[in-house]
Amino acid sequence: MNAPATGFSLAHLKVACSNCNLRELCLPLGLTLPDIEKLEELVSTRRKVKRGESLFRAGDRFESLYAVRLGFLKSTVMSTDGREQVTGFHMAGELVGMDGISGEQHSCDTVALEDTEVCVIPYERLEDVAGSVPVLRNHFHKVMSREIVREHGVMLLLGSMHAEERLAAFLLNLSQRFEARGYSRTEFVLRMTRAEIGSFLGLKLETVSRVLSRFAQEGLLEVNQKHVRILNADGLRAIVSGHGTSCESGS
Amino acid sequence: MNAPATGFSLAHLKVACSNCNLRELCLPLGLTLPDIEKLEELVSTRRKVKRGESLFRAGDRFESLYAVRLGFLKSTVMSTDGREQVTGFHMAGELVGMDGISGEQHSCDTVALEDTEVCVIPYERLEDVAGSVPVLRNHFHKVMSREIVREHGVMLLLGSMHAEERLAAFLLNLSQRFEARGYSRTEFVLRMTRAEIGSFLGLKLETVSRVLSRFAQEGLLEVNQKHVRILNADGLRAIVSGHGTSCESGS
DNA sequence: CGTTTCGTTGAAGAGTGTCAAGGCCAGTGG
DNA sequence: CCACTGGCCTTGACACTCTTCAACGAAACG
Repeated sequence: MNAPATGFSLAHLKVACSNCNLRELCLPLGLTLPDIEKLEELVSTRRKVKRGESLFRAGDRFESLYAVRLGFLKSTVMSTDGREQVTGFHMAGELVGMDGISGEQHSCDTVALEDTEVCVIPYERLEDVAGSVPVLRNHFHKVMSREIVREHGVMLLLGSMHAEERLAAFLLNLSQRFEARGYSRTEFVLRMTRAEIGSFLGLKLETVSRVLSRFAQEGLLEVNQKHVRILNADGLRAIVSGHGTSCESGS
Repeated sequence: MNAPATGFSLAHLKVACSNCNLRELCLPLGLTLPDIEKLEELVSTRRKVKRGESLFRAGDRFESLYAVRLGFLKSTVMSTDGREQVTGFHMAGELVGMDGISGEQHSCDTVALEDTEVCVIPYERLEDVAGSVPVLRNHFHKVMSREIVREHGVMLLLGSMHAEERLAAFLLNLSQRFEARGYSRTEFVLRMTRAEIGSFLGLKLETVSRVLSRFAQEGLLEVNQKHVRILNADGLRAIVSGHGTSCESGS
């Protein structure tokens, strides 16, 4: 917005991890100054992705990981017969593209749901730096492991929860992630459509809509299109944990 | 079987990765001899886990990864309210325990479904070796990435497939993994119960049983309790890909 | 050989999906 | 500024898949 992107939205800007306000989310604590310098050499470019455009697609040659600076993205996988599944939503401070490491190419699509900016991390260089900076190497492993654990949670959700529980868990998860980034945990905008929420949660968009309406009717939320305000977080938590009515306080 | 396990099923046996017949599954190609020596120093012990016992549990302090030498395991996560979800089944040549890296402790239970033997890989030492052996570091990253991609596939399955499609995909996946290990791809034994299959696939055990019976009735399989013989793999593939009837050949 | 775990099958019911119609909102062009 | 358009969301009625509950049979284990 403030500076026009060059050509194919590749902005060759000087990166300064040391000044980045996402430091706590993105990097390990206790990096020494020389370590940070190696890192800044590694993360040399940024890239802007406009809403609707893709950061990478399944089949693209894998070259880099991406750290989200600002914006919002989704990742999707597609089956041979064309079914699409949203595997995750990504926001500032998160690392995307790790699916590509295993093969020579990406196995999912990652698309910006709003205008987005990422730090480009050339993977070959990351491998090198990981060899010489133990703290960073360990941090990288933790990030990948966290992704595995996150996906375990999604499997639990998809495999054993009802529509209401899935939605409640989803909203609480978003709430928590917004809060961690300094935004309100009770009031936020859903950057994705009902269909995308549904795909992620293994539901149809109509079901998502219905459940949101039901939550609103029960006083748990206020919903106004993409705008959501959580009125009773404990109520949502109760729903996630086995369907306790509202506050587990009586009835 | 051949040698009695010491005390707590901790067998201090000399490990020889260079002779291990799982080399192709477990290790990167092109390791130099000195690299392999470092590796064998790293993987110094084995551990036996009897059927029904757990390799580790959620909450256990994370110390090691494990490479399955022989046997069969399942991993499960549990929600706060007690719902259990099987997140994966593991067989020879696969690496388990990566969930533990992100925190200081494991986040899932991993239990042997038949008598199992694993190579213990102390994680701190792995971190060190990963620093000095680039090929191994890269391989390790690929293994973690592959796990992420695998879970994407499970999410696709859980989020967008019907019971028949899930089961067909599951059987084909098992078939392929058995084949990669030199076993028959058409005839094998299910080491897990119907309930465990159901948990993994987000179905109830009755549904699993019914669908298996239906497959058998349609001539796709022979099922005899845990013993399965695949008669028409293409038929199963057709089911996974959008429900083509048997062979896509007519009706 | 009894006990327990596991698997199969049926009938009824709940939870989502499907189909369809209509409303809301932002962006566009007159 | 207003009408128009298309995408997104909401809501209802109905269909269908899967679950639930229950009974029984088969295999595994001590």
